[in-house]
Amino acid sequence: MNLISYQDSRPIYEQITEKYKLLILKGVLAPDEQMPSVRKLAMELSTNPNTIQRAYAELERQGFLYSVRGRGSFVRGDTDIHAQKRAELAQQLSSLLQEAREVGIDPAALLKESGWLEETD
Amino acid sequence: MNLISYQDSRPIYEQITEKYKLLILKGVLAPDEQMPSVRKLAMELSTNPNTIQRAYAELERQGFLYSVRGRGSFVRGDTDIHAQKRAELAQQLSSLLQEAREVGIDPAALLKESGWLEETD
Amino acid sequence: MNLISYQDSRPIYEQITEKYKLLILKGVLAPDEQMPSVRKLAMELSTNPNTIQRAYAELERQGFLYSVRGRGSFVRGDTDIHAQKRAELAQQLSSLLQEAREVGIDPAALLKESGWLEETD
Amino acid sequence: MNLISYQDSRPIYEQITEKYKLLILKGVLAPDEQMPSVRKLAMELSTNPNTIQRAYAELERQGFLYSVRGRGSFVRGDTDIHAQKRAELAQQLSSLLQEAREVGIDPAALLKESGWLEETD
DNA sequence: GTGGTCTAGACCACA
DNA sequence: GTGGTCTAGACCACA
Repeated sequence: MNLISYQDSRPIYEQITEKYKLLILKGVLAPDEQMPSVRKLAMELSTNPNTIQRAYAELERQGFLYSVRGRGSFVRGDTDIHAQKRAELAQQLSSLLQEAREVGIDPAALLKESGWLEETD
Repeated sequence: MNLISYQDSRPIYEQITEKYKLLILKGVLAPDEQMPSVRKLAMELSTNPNTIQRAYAELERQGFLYSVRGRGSFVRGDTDIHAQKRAELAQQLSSLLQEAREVGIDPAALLKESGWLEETD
Repeated sequence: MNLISYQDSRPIYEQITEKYKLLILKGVLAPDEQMPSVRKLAMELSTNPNTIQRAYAELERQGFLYSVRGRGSFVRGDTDIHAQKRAELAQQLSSLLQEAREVGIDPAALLKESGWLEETD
Repeated sequence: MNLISYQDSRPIYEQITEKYKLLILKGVLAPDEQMPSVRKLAMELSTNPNTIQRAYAELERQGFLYSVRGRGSFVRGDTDIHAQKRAELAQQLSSLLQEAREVGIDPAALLKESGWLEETD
């Protein structure tokens, strides 16, 4: 599993954060499942433990993980991660269509081009 | 016209680039209209001429400006910048849709939440 | 009785310590009542005996327990643990009040917001 | 100004974060005032720039600062930091009085001991 | 073994 | 000059 790309302009810790957010949202990682340890994942991705630490800290802050000193890091279950993600996407969608309108592009046409409209009809 | 905000996390040169892209796409700046000189704009925004230079270079690279040595920079006739922008937005929209699908969120519901569904009916 | 939560950020030994402090202060555990043995409690909570040991040591240090070699640990008669707890809470309350004042927040309004003013009238 | 104490059990970055939060809430630091640079403050406190970086990142995340690459870090003005702090204090107050009640201590008496009651009468 | 904090120091983008 | 990211490696508390 190639989690990170050095071509990607985003920092490594952010790439890792995003990948794991997706894995958790998709349900690939189950609630209370144990994450790889900071050191182990650092070895696997040939990166520094500090970088993994930062990614995990961010995931914890956003409610995707909880970590227990001396035991490990675990996938959080209960939270409303999905609602959170949904609001985020709705927000992005809204500003995207807003921008289209500003430069005189018809949002509906744009939606059709993206293959969105089948969904909404 | 307050083009830049220091509260904004994006670098200043990028803020300027984006603002001018929008102005050109909206038609506020007409084709072949002359841009303010680097020095003048730097003064106006009380920023460094290097920063303006960089923004103009980026705008030129993306096809929004052309520069004439000894005379200044000018807005390009809207050859295909609209098509370009349209493609860009369609692309972003498509990957948003993709991401929603991956985490099991119904795109149609998302559209409704953004208050845009009326547009597409 | 679920004494510990792995979601909780505090170390396990501290969670156990706090739970038992409350149980003793509330009078759920009577003076001179025998505590479960270290090994037994460790089994019940499926945790490490070292961890329980540490919690008991802390409870003893704070005057909530006393241990008899070869017999076990017992709840201390509530000599002054209530006075102690009371002083502790008063202290915390006082510094809270202090902090509110420092940043210009009216303590009385704060009390009202917490839904506690009825108590003090 | 002695911002940090090695006696304090809290990590250094957290001590710094808290100190600056207070300074900003009290109005000692005015909106848009420039913070000392990461490197300079690190020298002053004889600590590592990374540690300061972390404190500033936390302050930024909580809405107390904004930082501009190449220019520096600045005190944020607009936000509702006070409302935020107020909610936080109200919450702490509430759970403190709740705890008192649980162990059979009269909250009103406690308030009086802390010198709180003059405020509410 | 686990995660959390910190130092020392490099290199980058940006102004 | 400024902040942001990262490596290498130490030491701590905890289980």
